[in-house]
Amino acid sequence: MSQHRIMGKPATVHDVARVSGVSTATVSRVFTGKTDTVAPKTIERVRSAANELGYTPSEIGRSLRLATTRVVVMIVPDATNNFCADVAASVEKSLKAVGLSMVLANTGEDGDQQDRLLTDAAGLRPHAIIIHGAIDTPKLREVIEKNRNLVFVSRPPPIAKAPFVGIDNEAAGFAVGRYFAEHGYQDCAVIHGQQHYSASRLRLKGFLRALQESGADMDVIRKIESPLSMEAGYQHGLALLSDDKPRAVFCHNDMLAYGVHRAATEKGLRIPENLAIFGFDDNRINDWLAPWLTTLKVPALDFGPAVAAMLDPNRKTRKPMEDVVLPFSLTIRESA
Amino acid sequence: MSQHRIMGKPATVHDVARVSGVSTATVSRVFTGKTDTVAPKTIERVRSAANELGYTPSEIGRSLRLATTRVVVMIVPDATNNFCADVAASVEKSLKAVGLSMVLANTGEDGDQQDRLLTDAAGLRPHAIIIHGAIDTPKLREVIEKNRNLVFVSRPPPIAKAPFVGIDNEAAGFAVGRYFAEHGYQDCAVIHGQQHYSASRLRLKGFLRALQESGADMDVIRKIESPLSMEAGYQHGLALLSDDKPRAVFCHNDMLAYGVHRAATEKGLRIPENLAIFGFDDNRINDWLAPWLTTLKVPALDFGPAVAAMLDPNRKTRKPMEDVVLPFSLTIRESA
DNA sequence: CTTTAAAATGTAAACGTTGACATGTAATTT
DNA sequence: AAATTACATGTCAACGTTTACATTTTAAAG
Repeated sequence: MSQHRIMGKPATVHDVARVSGVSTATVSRVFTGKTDTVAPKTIERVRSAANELGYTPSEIGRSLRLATTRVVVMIVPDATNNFCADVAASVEKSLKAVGLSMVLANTGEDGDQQDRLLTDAAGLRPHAIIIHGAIDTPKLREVIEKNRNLVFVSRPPPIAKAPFVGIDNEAAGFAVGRYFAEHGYQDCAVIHGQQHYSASRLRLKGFLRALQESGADMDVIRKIESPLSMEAGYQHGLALLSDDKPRAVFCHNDMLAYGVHRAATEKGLRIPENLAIFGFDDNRINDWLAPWLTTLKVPALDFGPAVAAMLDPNRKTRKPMEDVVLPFSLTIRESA
Repeated sequence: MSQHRIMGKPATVHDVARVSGVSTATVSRVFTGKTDTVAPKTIERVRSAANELGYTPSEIGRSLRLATTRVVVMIVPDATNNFCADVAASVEKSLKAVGLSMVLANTGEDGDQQDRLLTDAAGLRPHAIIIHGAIDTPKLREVIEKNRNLVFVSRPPPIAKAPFVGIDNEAAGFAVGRYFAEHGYQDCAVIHGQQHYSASRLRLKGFLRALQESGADMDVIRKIESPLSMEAGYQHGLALLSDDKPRAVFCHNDMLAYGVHRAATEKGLRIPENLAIFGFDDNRINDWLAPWLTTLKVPALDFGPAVAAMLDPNRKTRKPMEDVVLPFSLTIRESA
């Protein structure tokens, strides 16, 4: 691998053709693996010329010619959230395994930002768009209508025309509700995400239904709509523990639960004796840093394979992608 | 925005030209903002035609023509690590602000994987490659030589020919060492990353130098090379606390510290009375979940602006990028 | 009403790649 | 030895954009 072009423009298929004394078509054949129609010695010559020139085929030229990209855009609410990060990492790994690159972008839970990202994404002509935690906007619905390769993760699509990968949020909410009922958490509160997030809506719905169906006299003394952050959990936790004094709180993600926990410990409450905190997601870090957190485990690392299977460019079938509903479970941690 | 082409190929500049009755050049002018040479009414016609067709300029065609991409590849060791996630999110946000998209890829701290990613990245003809936590391999050095737009984050480049954004690792290690000396942590241990990571090498070097220069009879009773994970911290922690029983441990990142902490609490030790644990990075989550952790704070969220300033496509100057050394600080947490 | 300058728009080539098709060469059959 | 086949390679157009340059239209000046 010599220094032919230390810093000039990258070598092209033409350069390689010239150096190896063949045509560009042959070079292309070598690099696209159509090696059954090219002589072994020619392959060798092309390979070594390419090596010498430091040639790597341009995805740009390739994409233009083939009218397809190997890029997938993943839109996430907040990649610094542990759960999001795990899902994104899992997806990236699985996509790479089928030859796709992932461009990642954060919406910060902002609908306008999401819409802007959707527009930008279109410019890249991506192989697909994965949207984790979609926010229901007109633009989103428009994109669903127009786009064949759009996958929803975690939060189901507002209209059932695009595939979904995630858990059954309503059933999950129901499971938490049943747990509350079984443990006699009569007076309870719930801190949930904004109701235009489908997942939050469904979790709340399932939760309330479970309480109702339990027969017991369960009372949700406070339903709080909140950003899904530690800071918000802390603030709402402080208010909640001063005013309503619930026996248990259902937080719609673990970050909220961390915040409530801090508020609770500052108030001198013991978990779970005085206050049961129920989270959602079960971030991997919980085993290490939150041994007090009972939560609903979502298998973050299983998202990648499911998504990649849908988007695999080598997929033979032409039929539309089908939803993947992953299993959830309860992680009960009662130690202090 | 009507439904002209519900799901066909995306509209092109030619389609827009045809519908609006102008030439492709004019359409291009409108979309590249060269609006001073095109009549207002024409702009309007083009805009509405584009709207009607749902036209978004193709970055592919654009990139091919201009021989530049608006894509930046960011290679990280592990995006599920809190610190990495924060840095990546910060970088993504800042890049987007200057019109760049970020493709993210994980090496999993694997040199071969890193090298593969570097090759793949080249195919995308990215505007730049950002490498967080580089591993010193021959391929890496080759890429440094050939590539003008390569930025090192957190871990400095093995040869000083590429710009770096991060803290002064040796000074940081020194600061920790001095803290140990001041607190009389005579018998101490250090769990560090592999020595072919420049940052780990420098942190260790600074740390040892501080101990030596302190004059006190500081004794590093154990130096452990380890993966930078919670699991590894736990395992090494258990071994360390059984065998060597140090008064203090310096962990080269917070994840290690979490693991050691768990080992320590399982052994019934009190932090920091019986064992002082010193971390590195100061993940944002510490304030909420690790109030016991004294650590060296690296300003993760300041990385993005620094990197983006280097890579801004609108940057006027042609001169090479200069290193950005960010300030660090100690975060002392002594509560239990 | 010309002439000239300024403004608006059009023409066409190039960017790097691939694949259908054409051409050339060597091996096999008649 | 001619005809046929199989294999190896080459030619060239197309993908969607942008821009230098050419051309047309409009406005200003004479």
